[in-house]
Amino acid sequence: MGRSQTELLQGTLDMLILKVLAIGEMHGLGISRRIAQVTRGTFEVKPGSLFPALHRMEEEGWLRSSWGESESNRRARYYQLTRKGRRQLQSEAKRWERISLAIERALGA
Amino acid sequence: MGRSQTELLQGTLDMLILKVLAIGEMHGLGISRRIAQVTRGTFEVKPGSLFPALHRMEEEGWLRSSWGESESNRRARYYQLTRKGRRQLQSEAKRWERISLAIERALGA
DNA sequence: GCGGAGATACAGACTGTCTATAGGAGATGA
DNA sequence: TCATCTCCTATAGACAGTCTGTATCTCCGC
Repeated sequence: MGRSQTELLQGTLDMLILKVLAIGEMHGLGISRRIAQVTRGTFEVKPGSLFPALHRMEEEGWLRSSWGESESNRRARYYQLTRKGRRQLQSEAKRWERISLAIERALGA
Repeated sequence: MGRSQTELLQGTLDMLILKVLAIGEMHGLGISRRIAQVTRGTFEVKPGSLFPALHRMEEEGWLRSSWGESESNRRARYYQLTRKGRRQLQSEAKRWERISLAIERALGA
């Protein structure tokens, strides 16, 4: 029946993207690969999740983007963190700490 | 503008409910209070989130319920973990560990 | 020049949480 | 006994964000 299985917890995708871009600008599929790499394959972000997120985040003013050329000489859109995006990353990381601590407490009790 | 702010990460509500019920059977509002207590107020599960979740979980066969009387002599529906629910809790806790580890790794990098 | 792989993009479905509201039933005080 | 408060369960509808699936374009190797 193909029920869509949400593996990624709601809200964490943005945080992962922001974190990856904090290192430096990167194009869409590059971001996706990097996320898979740092999470050792736990999160494999599909294009249909990634691009809507990137556009939303650009609208929010957390990202800026421009056309460039990929490592393999293909036209690619590069995304770059804004100052606002950096602040957002800070705040999302704090939120994650708070939530994850609360759940650990609940599970440990 | 009253945008609905999802504080609870998708999928974690079930886990918290299962964990609370692993201690012993409990009625709806009791579960809600207990969650607020063990997470020190981080998660305040409102009725409109709680009851749909309980019904869904009962349909899945993770819970069993029956009418009883609350501590204050009011009619209350008591929810109880089934064996299937206990297995589900195990599996959700494992999933949480995996995911939270992956995110910690990503944030730490 | 043709097919495959790299890369971006959009439409539609689905899941689960949130807000808001309703209503019964016991306790309490006048 | 009546009003009212609190406890407890319940449903409807809105909404956000992720997933599946598909389309499009471009570069590269053969």
